[in-house]
This record gives sequence, structure tokens and C-alpha cells, in this order.
Amino acid sequence: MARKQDAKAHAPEPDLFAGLEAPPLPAALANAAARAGSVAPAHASGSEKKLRARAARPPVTMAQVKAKLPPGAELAEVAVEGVVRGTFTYLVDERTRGQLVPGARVLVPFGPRAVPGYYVGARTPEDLVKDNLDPGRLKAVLRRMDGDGDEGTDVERGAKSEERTATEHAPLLTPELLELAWWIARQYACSLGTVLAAMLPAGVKRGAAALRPRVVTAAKAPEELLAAAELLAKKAPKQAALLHALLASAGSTALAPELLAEAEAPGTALKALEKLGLVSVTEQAAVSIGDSYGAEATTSGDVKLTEAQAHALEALEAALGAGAHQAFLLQGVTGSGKTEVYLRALERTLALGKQGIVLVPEIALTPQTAQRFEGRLGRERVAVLHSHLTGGERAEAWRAARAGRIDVVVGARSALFAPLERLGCIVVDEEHEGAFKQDSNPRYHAREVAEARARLSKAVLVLGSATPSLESYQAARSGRIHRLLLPERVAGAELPPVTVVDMRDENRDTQRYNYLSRALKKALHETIERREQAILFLNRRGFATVITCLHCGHTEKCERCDITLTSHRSREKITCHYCGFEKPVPSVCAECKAPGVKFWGQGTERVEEEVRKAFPNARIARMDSDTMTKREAYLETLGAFRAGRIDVLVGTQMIAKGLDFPNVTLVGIVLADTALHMPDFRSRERTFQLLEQVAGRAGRGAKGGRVIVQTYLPHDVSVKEAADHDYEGFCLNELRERQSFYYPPFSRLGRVLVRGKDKEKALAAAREAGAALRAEAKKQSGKRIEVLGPSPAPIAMLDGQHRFHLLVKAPEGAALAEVFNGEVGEMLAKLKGAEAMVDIDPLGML
DNA sequence: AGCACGCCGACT
DNA sequence: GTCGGCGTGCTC
Repeated sequence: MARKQDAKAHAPEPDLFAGLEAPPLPAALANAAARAGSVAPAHASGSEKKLRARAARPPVTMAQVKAKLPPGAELAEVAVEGVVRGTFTYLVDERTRGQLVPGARVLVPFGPRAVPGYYVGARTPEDLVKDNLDPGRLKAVLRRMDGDGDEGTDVERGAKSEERTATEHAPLLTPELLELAWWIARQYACSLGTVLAAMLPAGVKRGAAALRPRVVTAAKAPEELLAAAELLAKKAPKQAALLHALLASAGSTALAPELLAEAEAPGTALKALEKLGLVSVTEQAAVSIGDSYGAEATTSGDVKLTEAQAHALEALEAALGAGAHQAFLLQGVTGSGKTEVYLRALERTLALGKQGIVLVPEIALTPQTAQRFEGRLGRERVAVLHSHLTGGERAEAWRAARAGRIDVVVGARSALFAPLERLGCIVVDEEHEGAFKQDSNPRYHAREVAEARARLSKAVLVLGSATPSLESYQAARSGRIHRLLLPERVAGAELPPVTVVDMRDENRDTQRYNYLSRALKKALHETIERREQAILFLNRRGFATVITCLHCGHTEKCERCDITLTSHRSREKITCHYCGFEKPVPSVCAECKAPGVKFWGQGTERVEEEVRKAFPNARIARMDSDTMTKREAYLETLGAFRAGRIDVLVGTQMIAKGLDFPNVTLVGIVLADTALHMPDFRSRERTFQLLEQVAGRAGRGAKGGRVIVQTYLPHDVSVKEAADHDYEGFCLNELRERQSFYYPPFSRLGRVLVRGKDKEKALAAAREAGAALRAEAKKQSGKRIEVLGPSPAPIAMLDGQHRFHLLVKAPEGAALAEVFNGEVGEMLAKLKGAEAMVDIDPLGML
């Protein structure tokens, strides 16, 4: 009962979730449903003995419960951290009595070990009867693990907490976040434990103080350190390496984890240096997240709004003032000043005494972004969670937010779970970006969850993009969200003209296979001559992406995956980009032993080489995940490009987004078709968006710019319409397609991937899953639920496992969630000889 | 027979 | 996720 009251306390009106697609059941109900399914064995395969053992468990009666349960016993419902489905019931004894608040982190015995979990509410003796749980089997919650809101905690401090104030008993997770977690678990068909675990930064969970980043500072003059390093070089090379690394870092100060990584040295080496008095190691007291960027305060008075910006802002401010949930799509071409609108909306949010979250794709979290938000909204109250923060820094920012010392959190996906209690505004910038979908458990889509959270908090949601996802575009068309348009670039600059080069003509005319067309080479030449800069984009790293024998046609494939191997310039091996498998570069064919292996296909390394060949005097840099493994490399290359020390930047996705370099006047898309060949209903949408985004990198300054698109499919609509910058035209065409095939945004998609070592068993399991899904679809025949498959996944084998997949289409999220949360979910968990993974709103589908 | 390995199910 | 139980198949 208590659990139900809790649920009511923070989810009051029944229509709160009216527009939300998967209404969160009251927790106890949802669990009961999940467990009810698990009690009845659905089929008779498997060990007979075990089945009998389970069936033999006698039904629990109220009388038994009363007899075995100590008088006045309290029961706790706990979600265990990890992938285990459902929640578990524990006794509350004197160790935790009076300490348990929903959202509190607890330690519970689980099988042979103790594991962390989350207290989600009280349970009643009646629940035990309902779940057929013998009270004699119950164990007790061992202890509460949080309870010290600002510092994190450990056992000792938790124990002697008499004189602590009430606020220190605040749970780690706010009621609102707990409710959101239930919603996510249900909507995305995953365990509550994984969701809750994903909501907290690792540093906070581990509890902390020790996680404060340690700073290493030189304790002696550089010359002395250098001398010491020489002395140590023989006997203690790691210590010497540390000294060198320290001397190389700015101001002879560095973060301990980074220094240790740089020198590849163990922590003990650092300790030794400290003992020798050569360095001092201190804990950084408090983290100001933006320290390294030196943000300068600016005010909104510095920037004048365009008419469209002013109009958009007016609508947002009205909504913020109304204090009810509303959603907006801010659609503005690149350079139209969306960020300025976000900033003003956030300023208003703060002025109203509320708080804000800004989600950006990880890739866009550049120092520029950080600076802009911190500069305008105030360093002290803004946390920018960029990917290079240490665990301690993240934990620190989280705790600051939990303690109410932070009002705005800017970050990627997980910033959505910032523990802000007066949330007034959530911004999702570049909302069409695939990066908002998490591709490991819990597989949530941050845009969808942002909407759920905004609804729960009665906050305003702003989705921003130059090329909105078709989901958001359709939502705006149907009037479900309000669209605000920023049709003009701020400085009145035009979108760059786009030239499409048909590579088939190019190859025919030149009688050879070309990587760079004559038009692109000419444009590069002119750009370099004029001391302007160019970006060349190709969405594939490596040198050659297909390696084929000219004699027998054999193509090098990964042994464990159904994927062609890629060669790299600097490596002696050819590698699988999916599982990391490697083998030596073949000089003769692996099959027929004939010489003459051909390295086809183009990756960024090949492009880089071609450009070097054509322009030996140009300064060229490549930016992809192969060259940017070091944290600093990325910033360094960007810095060099900004400073004009690089003429041509070749790269993957990494350079497509958010970069703003006024001197870039040429953007070349080396091959526009790569995404189009993907077996995915979104491939056209993705191609259009990518072309449009990359094109937006050109002509951001006064000099204007141009875009050259190389393609073998010049007549494809996504290529043509991107060349015309015709987003509306593209969307209307694409929506028609989607509607006729019942694809999103006209349906909500769920994908089941079934994989196993044994191909036959995996296929049989996938068929079984298909049958269960179709049965469920039939049961819900009032709704349009369609099941496709099973069919072999586009990557039919990965990491040694055969893969089959099924697709489920439902009219909206709640219906889709219902398909997976009942018997189907139970059934999928019990497949023989294979395992099933459910992915709601799948993006890749490979 | 004895053991290594891999699969499966339970975990309150 | 992680552990233990148990069945399979290999070796002495």
C-alpha cells in the first residue's frame, strides 16, 4: 500500500501521462504483472526435474505469511542493479528501519553476494501472497548506501549519523527521477535496475571522496626535475616517464589519471615521486567544470536578435511563464542562431527561479559550446559535462546539482538525468542526431525520454535542428508540438551552393577509377591558393575497405563477422571494424594463393593520401577515430585548423557537426552514397541530414562558400534535395513513403535481435519469438500491430554469433511497450540456444 | 573415473 | 551481471 501512496504522491493526476506514449504503471502493479507471468511456466521444454521443482512450490497463504512474518515487519521493494528483471522483496530490520526513502541506494543480499540496489517503495504482506513468496525465504536489506546528499558516503559515516540533518537523508534519486526510471524501464522493455544504474555517474555510485580528481604539481624547479628524471631513468623508468610527462604539461600541473595514462605508469610510481619530494599530489577541492576553457562573461545585450529569433523567443517565454508542459520544434538552418534562442530561453528559466538541461550530441560538446553557455549563464551555476571529465569531476558536478548548487546542466545523453528539482526547460539541440539513442542497455532515446521528463516536471521542451527528424517534423505538422522557424542565417549569409558530381561520368571521361573528381581538385587548388580552408568528408575510416583477389574473386572477410576487412596505411594488419579481429595484410590470395590482391574501396586514409599526392605542398590533417585516440589530439587538431595551420581537413562524422570556422570556404563530400547503401528505412533521411549538416560547415564567414558532392547516385532524392537545400520537399516525399510502409513516424518500431552460436538453434529460437510476437499481436487485434521476420540480420554473423532479427510495428509507444512487457518478454528471456535483445526505436539495425 | 568447459537458470 | 549446478565430452 505504501508503495501505491508513494506513486500517487509524485504522479498525481491520472492525465499526467495522457500524451505520453507509455503510461508508467504504478510500480507495484507493473511488478505484479511481470511476476505473474514468471510464475506460470509457459512451455514444457527444459529440465523436467526443475519444472517439477518449481511447480511443487506450494502456494503461500495469508495465514502462513502472518505466522512467519515477525509482528510489525516492514517489507521493502528493491530494484537490483543490473539486468535482472523485476524487483525483489526484502525485510526491513533494525539496520535500516526508518532510513528507507524511495530512491535511496541500498545494499541487499542477492544469491551468494551482496549487490547494490534501489529502494523503490514498501510492500505489504498481501503482496507476498500475490507473488507466492514464502516469508521464510526473505532476506533483509543490509544497509543504506547513500543518505549523505552532498558528499556521497561510506559505511562508517552512515552509521554515526545521529547529528546529521534531515536533508542528508535525501535519497540519491529524486522521486521524479524514480518515476522517470519506471517509465523508461517499461517503454524500453528493460530492467529498472539498469535504468537506475544508468542514471547515476559511476563516481557517485562508488561513493566518492577518493574520486575527487588528484592534481599533480611540480615541487621543484623544472631543471631539478629534469636532472632527477635522468637519474631515475635506469632504475625507475616509470617515475622518469612521469616526470617527463609532467614537465611537458602546461604549468607543470596535471591531473593524476591523465598523467599516469600519458606515462603508462602505475599509481605507485607517482607515490614514489611524492615521497621523494619531487612532486606534490593534492586533491582538487572543488571542480569548476569549465576551468580549462576560461569562459568570459557575456550578456545578452551583446547580441541583437533577428525578427524570427525574437518571435521564437517570445513563444518560448510565454510557455515558460505559463509553467505547464509544452513542446516546441525550433527549426533553423545552420547559422540561424538557434543557440542564442536557447540561451535567452534559459536566462528566462533562471529568472523564473527554475532550472534547465541542455542536451547536445557528444560530438558538439566543444570548448566553444561550453564557453558560450558558461559565459552567458554564469560559471558557478552551470555544469558542462563534456566527455573528457574524470569520474571524480562528473561525480562532483552531479552532487553539486543534487545539492541545488547548479541550475543548468549541459551535456550529452546522460545529462538528461541531472538531479535538478525545479526543472523548467529542457533543450535538445540537434535533435535529429542518432547519438541521442543509447546503443547499450538501457537502450533509450534521449529525445523521447526528454519529452517524458519535461512532461513529468511540467517543463518546456525545445527540440532544435536545421534538419529535424521526421518524427519531430511530423509531430509539428500534426500540431502535437509547436514549430518555430528561423529561416535565415544571422548575418544574412546564404546557404552555400552545392555542385553534384556524377562519378560515373568522371570515371568514364578519365578512363580510370577516381577518388577525387576534377571539379573537386580544381576547387581544392583554388581554395589553397586563396589561403582559405577546405573540409573533405567521408564516412569511412581506414585505407581500403574491400580487399579482393583479382584471380578468384575472394574477398577478405572477418572470421567472426560477416564484414569485409579494412586495411590501414600505418598497420601491418587488416582489421574488422566491428569486432577488432586482425590478420596480416595478404600479399597473395588467402584462397587461391594467386598474387595480385586488389585493395578497393575508399576510406579517409586513402583520401588523405590522394590529397597529398595532388597537393604536395598543402598542409593536410586527418580527423577520425584512428587519429583522435588521445584526448588532446582532437582539441589540438581543431586548434591548428582554427589558427590556419592546416589547409585541408579530411575526416569522418567527427568533422561534420557543429564546427564553425569562418575561413572554410569549400566542403567536399567525397562519397555521398555510403549511408544510402545501408539496409535501413532511415538511410535516405540520414543521407539528407548528413549532406545538409556537412554543407553547413561551408561559408560561415563573410567569404561565402561552396559544396561539392561526389556520388554514384546523383538522381537519388536525398542527394538532389540536399543539393537544393530543400528540406520541406524531402520530408513530404519521405513521409509519403513512410506512411505507405507503416514506418516511423507513422508507427513505433521495436526490433528483436536473436543471436546464438549455433545457426539452426538461433533460427529456431527466432521463429519461436516470431510466433509469440504474432500471438501477442493477435491478442491486441484492436491495434495495428505488425510483425516482420525473422530474417537474417544485415550483419548475419558478428563476433562468432549468428544473428536473426524481427521487427514489430505498433501505432504508438504504449502499445509497443505492451507487446514486450507481458508474456513475450518472459518468453524472450527463456529462449534455448540463443539470446534475444529488444531494442525499441532502433537506429542502426545491423 | 576425473576433470574442464560451457550452458542454463536463479537470484527475494 | 554473476554464480553455482549440471551435463557433455575428452583424457588418463
